[in-house]
Amino acid sequence: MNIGQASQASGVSTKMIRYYEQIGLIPKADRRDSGYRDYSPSDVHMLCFIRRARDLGFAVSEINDLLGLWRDKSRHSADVMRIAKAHIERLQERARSLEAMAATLGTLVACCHGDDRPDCPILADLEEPSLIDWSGLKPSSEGALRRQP
Amino acid sequence: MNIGQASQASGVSTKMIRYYEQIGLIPKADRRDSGYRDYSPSDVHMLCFIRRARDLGFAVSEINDLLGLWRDKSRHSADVMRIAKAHIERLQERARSLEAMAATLGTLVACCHGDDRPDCPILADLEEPSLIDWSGLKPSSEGALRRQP
DNA sequence: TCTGCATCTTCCCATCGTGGGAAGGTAAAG
DNA sequence: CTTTACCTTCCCACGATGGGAAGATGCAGA
Repeated sequence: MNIGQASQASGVSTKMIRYYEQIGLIPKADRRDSGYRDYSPSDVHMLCFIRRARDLGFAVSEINDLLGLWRDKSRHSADVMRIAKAHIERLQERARSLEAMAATLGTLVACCHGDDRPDCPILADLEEPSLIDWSGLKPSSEGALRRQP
Repeated sequence: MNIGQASQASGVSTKMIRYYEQIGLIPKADRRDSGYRDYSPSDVHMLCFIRRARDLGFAVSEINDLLGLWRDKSRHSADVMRIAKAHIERLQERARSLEAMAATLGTLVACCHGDDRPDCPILADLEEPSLIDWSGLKPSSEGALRRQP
């Protein structure tokens, strides 16, 4: 199976398949005499696993852990559950952070008449806060979205 | 005012101040004879504006628009409101996407006994979906977090 | 004045996951 | 045999941020 077919079957782009190979997330693919990568059904299986984990927002490093457990037939399901639960926590925290941003901005929008006049509470408050208490929001915006350092 | 002091006063790191200058988000700072950048209180004002907009999750390109309106004394508040509302929509959509991921993963976790046994519905479903309907989740994970291309 | 330290300057590199594209080789169909 | 569709590797870009090196400058104390 060519990389393009593996891509179609798994929903992972060819660029990403090569990238995952390069960073060692997946083992080096077999090569044909031509140099073309050759994928087996079980390789595609693994790519599907990866794609679904990505769809759930797992980082590649976390998927690496999950793949290890996936391959380890003597794994403890508790280990998987721990990773999953921790990930749920992070997802929810990021969602909360986004909602807080939206709510804050909503407050400003509610105060803006939104017409032809130049007077605008949104800009005014960004300039010099009077409506909004920024103390709870400080963690620098997408900082709550970026992985913490 | 040195860049370090402007940084402290505004809460924007020196690295970021130079970066914002480099990409043209803020005008080139005045220089002293020494070559040191020199910031006025109104520069710091602008940096504060930027930081707060970042705290609200605005992308730098959006902040560019907001700064334009901020400086345009004849702006229409409706323009600002439109940008803000669109941003709220995006924030909420990303939050929803994250919550959907968390909920999906929660379903899997709820089915996992989480003990010493190797049997694990989480991995099983990543491998070969049986519990989860992935159709609503497909927009590739953080794709919902990343800016759409 | 000299010394040391803090701060500034520019420049390059890394992150993370993804896409774009060029230059060149191969497979398969017409 | 020609065309086309695919494959290969390699480099570059994004967005926003941080790290660090090498060298210049500012300021305070001896």
